[in-house]
Amino acid sequence: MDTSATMVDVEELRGAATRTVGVLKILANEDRLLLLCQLSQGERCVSELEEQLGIRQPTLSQQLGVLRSEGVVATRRQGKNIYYSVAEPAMLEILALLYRLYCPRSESDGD
Amino acid sequence: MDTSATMVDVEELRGAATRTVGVLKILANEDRLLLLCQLSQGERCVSELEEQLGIRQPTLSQQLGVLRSEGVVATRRQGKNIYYSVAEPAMLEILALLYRLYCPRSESDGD
DNA sequence: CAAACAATATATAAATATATATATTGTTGT
DNA sequence: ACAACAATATATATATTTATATATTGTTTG
Repeated sequence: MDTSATMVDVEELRGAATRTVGVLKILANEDRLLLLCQLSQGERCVSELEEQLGIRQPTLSQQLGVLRSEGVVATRRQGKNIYYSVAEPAMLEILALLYRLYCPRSESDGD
Repeated sequence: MDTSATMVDVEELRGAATRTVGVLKILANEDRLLLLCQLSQGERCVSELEEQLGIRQPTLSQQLGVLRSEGVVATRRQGKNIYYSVAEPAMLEILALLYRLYCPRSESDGD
């Protein structure tokens, strides 16, 4: 048996896969993806997100809760409103790539 | 109300999100991610994947079935073995980014 | 054609995730 | 302090995914 450095060892690969899948699961939900998409454009409060994305409040709250507990968004309270923003730079990189690959530039957008 | 071009309209955004989430769901499973990772390095047959990743045969077959039905892998039969490879260039781009972001280069690897 | 083996398919129990309704907490302005 | 409103929390039915056991299909070689 060859336990030397011919390939990345399986355990290490598994570890990386577990971490990566954690991130991917966060993104693999339409509401959360839309939320992160919108937040990648800049900070938004919940009522803005509700209006801009057409996601109803309880769903919004549940999914923002997921994003908070996973630490991918930061929150800031201002008066009655809580403003959300993307806290993970890596997440922004992934969103940017996904946008480039799958988001149609509506009409002419200087491709 | 302003229905003009101030922002990407919600329906179009939803459509893109639905498609993108479809891709992300494929990736958001540890076994499938490992499979695609390995396949991104080049064509492999099932028994090779089983040995290299330590995934048991039925799981392997089930998850390769998902990848096949989603059209992200291509297959080629050679004798008793079926060789798999990644069929979607976009998938390779995503895998490359994920690798860069989350896969630890073991030991020195010229960063 | 039959044995041996590689791969695929099916079935189902268990675990997760999602949608939706309803209740609670926290902040502001009077 | 209380009314009004923004946000969060909880509960649960439904749907989707995953793990695991078992059966079937297909190919090669004698």
